[in-house]
Amino acid sequence: MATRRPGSTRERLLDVALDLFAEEGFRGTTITEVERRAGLTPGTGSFYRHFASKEDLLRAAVDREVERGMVDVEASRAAAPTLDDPRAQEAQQLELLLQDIRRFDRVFRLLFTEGDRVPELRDAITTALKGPGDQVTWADDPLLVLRIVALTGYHLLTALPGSLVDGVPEQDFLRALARLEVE
Amino acid sequence: MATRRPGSTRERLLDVALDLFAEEGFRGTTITEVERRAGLTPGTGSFYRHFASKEDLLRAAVDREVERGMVDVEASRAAAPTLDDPRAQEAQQLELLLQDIRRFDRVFRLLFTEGDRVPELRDAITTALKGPGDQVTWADDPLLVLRIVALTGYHLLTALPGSLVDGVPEQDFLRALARLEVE
DNA sequence: GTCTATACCACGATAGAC
DNA sequence: GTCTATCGTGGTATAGAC
Repeated sequence: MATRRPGSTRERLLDVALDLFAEEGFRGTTITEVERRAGLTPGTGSFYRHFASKEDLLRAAVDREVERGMVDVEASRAAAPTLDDPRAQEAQQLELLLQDIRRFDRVFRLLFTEGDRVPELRDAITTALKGPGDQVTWADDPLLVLRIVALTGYHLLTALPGSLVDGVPEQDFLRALARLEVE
Repeated sequence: MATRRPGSTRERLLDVALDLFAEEGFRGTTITEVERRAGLTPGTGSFYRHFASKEDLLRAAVDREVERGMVDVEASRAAAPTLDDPRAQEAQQLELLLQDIRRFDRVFRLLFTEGDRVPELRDAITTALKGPGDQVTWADDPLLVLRIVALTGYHLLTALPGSLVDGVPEQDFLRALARLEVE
C-alpha cells in the first residue's frame, strides 16, 4: 500500500473510478490512473484482484452510485420541513429537485457519454432515476416537467463557463422558475 | 482510394471526424476509423498527409463547424418570414432557437466532453455561439434566458430514451414554452 | 496523394513470488 | 492482497516506394 486512505481498497477503487469515468469517459480512464488514485502502485495489475475487468468496474461504480443517490434523495425528502405556505412549498420543491439533479451529476454525465456503448447502463439508470411510484408525466403536469427540464438545462449549462447562465444566481433562477405560469 | 466520395479528402476527413469525436469522444476516436470512413485504407497513415496530428484534426473540425453553423443560423433568420402577430412571432422565435441548438449539437457535445481538455476549444465555441451584437442576458430578459435554458434541457434530454421528455411532442413543448409568463 | 511497412508506446490483463 | 514482470493488442505517428 502507498498512501493509506479510508475504506477498503475495493471501496476506494469505486470512489475514484466514478470520478474518473465521469470526467474522462470510459476509454479516457486508465486502470493505471485508477490504481494510482486508490493508493495502489500504478501500472501493476493490483486492480484485478478486486474487479474482473474495466467494464466490471464501470458497472459496479454506477450501481453503487445509483443506490446511494436514491437513498440520499429519499433522505432529503424526509428531512425537509413541511411548509404551510403553498408558495414556499413550491420553492422548496424546486430547490430539492436541483439538489437531486446535482446529486446524480456524475452518473448523468456517464449516461450521456457512455449510454449508447453500455445499453444496460442506460436502462439501469433511467429506470432507477424515475423511481417506482411518483412518476411525473407531461400529460399530468406539464408545468412541472417544464421546470425539471429547465433545471436540467441550468445544471448542465452551469458547468460551461461563458454560457448563458454564467453569473445567474441560483436563487434568482429558482425564484423565476417558481413564478412561472402557463397563461 | 477505396470508395470515392464527394469533396476533397481533407473535407471528408473533417466530416467524419466531427461525427466520430462527438459520438465517441476524443480518445474514443481512432485515426484508423477516421481513415476507414473517409474512404482511405484503414491503418495506413494516409491521414497524416492532411493533418499534423489527431489534436490538429479536432481543432480544424470544430473551427469549420462553428463557422458553418453561424452561417446557417444567420441564413435561417434571414429566411424566416416577418410575422405581424406577436404570438406567432414568439412561437417562431422559439422554433428557430431550437433549430440553432440542434444545429450545434455535435459541437455542443464536444464542448461538454472535451471542453476541459482543450480550453481554447471551449473559448472558441462559447464566444462564437453567443455572437457579437445580440447578446441575451439574464438582467435584460430573464424569461428569454429561461426559455433558452429549457430548450437546451429539452434537446439534451431528448437524446436519452426513457427520460422525462420521452414522447413529448416538440410542438407541445414549444407551445407550452411560448405561453409561459412570469406571474 | 495513397499505399506498405514499421517503430514505438500505452494500456488491459495474467502469472507467480511474497 | 500487493508487488514484479511480462504478454498481447491496438493506437499514433513516420519513412519511403509508387
